[in-house]
Amino acid sequence: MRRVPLDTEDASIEPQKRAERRSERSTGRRLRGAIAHYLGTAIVSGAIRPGERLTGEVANAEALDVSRSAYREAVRVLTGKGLVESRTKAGTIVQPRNRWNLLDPDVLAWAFSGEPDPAFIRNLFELRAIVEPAAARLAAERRDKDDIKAMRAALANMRRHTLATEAGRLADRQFHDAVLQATHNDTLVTLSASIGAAVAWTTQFKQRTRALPRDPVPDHARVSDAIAAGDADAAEAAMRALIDLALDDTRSAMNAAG
Amino acid sequence: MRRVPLDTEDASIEPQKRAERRSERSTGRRLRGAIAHYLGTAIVSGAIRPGERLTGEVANAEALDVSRSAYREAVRVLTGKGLVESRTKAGTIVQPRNRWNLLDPDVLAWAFSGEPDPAFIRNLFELRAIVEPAAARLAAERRDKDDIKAMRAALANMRRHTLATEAGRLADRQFHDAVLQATHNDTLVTLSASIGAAVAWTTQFKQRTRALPRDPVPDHARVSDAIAAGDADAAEAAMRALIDLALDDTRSAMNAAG
DNA sequence: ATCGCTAATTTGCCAGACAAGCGGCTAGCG
DNA sequence: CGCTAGCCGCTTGTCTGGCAAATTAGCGAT
Repeated sequence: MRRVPLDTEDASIEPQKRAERRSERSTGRRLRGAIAHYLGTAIVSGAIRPGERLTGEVANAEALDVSRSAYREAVRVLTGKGLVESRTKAGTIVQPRNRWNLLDPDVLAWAFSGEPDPAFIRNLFELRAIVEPAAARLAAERRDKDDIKAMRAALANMRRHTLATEAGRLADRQFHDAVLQATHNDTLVTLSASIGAAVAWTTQFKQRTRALPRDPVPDHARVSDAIAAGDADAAEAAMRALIDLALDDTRSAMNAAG
Repeated sequence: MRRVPLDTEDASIEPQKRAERRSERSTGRRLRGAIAHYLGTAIVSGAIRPGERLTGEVANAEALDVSRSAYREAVRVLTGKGLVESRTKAGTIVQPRNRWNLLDPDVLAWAFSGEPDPAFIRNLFELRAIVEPAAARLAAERRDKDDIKAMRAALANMRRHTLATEAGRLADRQFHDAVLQATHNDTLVTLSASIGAAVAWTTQFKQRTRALPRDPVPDHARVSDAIAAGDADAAEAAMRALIDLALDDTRSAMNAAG
């Protein structure tokens, strides 16, 4: 059984000892996380198709040079995201795509690690276009002082940094987070984690092809002001406009790329 | 160390020959599932508060009379749902509520196993009121023959059974599933699993207090017809009306209960 | 052809051990 | 006296090896 290195680089050195491979693993990342990442990207990228069966635990664990328990815990993580399902005798099989939890931050990250499907990005924006304007309306009706403060802080950070920097993308994400949070609806806040990840990945994708032509701050400021003023209609409209513009940017970036 | 039975009576499975194992659990359900269920309900119900630490793996595994590996895999499941986080030396601590994945079907089930929070139910309906009308609009624009067939089949099942039966609730769920599916947007389909679970639990909650006073079939039929006809405006309006009515029923059921 | 039984294969679970990471304590130093 | 660096011990992380359970596939009898 061939051995597969779990960390990205290193194709030159023959893997002799586990200690060596462990040193290449970034410090905070647990081994099972690396395994889950490896298998997850393989599945999401299509290298392993739905319906296919992963080779047995013993064989696969040995191929990755990890213990069976670590491998099993990694598979358990994937099971929780709906990517695979394990049954005795049948083995662990890759689930059909409609069972995947596409809104899970990890799955999103794996999906964007390769060349993301344009249709998938369009779908993500469609979801944002449904949820975020409605959330902005609710936020305008329910926001309190802390919510406004959080929005303003995120906006200030967006002004300070640009979207080309990691800090800028984080601020963008914080802004959308703050809006969702201001709805005071726990289920929407849960969606915030997914939508936030989608925002980050799509903006990064935009940056990949060319510099962003439009300053995003005014659009965000309009949303913020409308919510702070308690104007539900204006908040919804401003958020809708913001997402439309972001979609335009992303779409043209995709066209420019290919 | 006291031992806690893990049994989760399902009451629907025929009493098979049970191997005299330590802790009886219904067939098909894996041990780690029972552990995750036990810990999950304890956390979601508030018996273990956010910030608190679970007793160590060794102690807890022994208390439940399971091996440490099975216990660890259960904890890994909870980690995937955002309920806990494990760090060496610090132990596994319960995450704050806004980190929980409240849309996960299991988490929803655990939340509804006790007395569900009325505010939580209101939030779920708010989410449905945002997503499903918009989805109905998209469905009306994009549905194909198979989508219409699936909707009609679910509707027929709703007519055959009542919402008081398990089959009826399943049909209801299939209907909403079919609508989301007809959008041909993968991310919305992902939400379908969560929303479907929410629909099932809230309808069951309605039934708990009194018989449903209103026949839900005409409302659903209006949605189905509008989508089949390709009338986006009518589909959106019909779905909005449906959810409003369902919310009314649930609200009055909650008022009657307490 | 159908049913029931057996065997084989794969995951599920168990037991014990050691490694790694990390929080806190303590001793040494300025 | 305050502060920092290093040690200690606690908790999770991983490894090893083995056995049990479940379920599919094949086979044989009816």
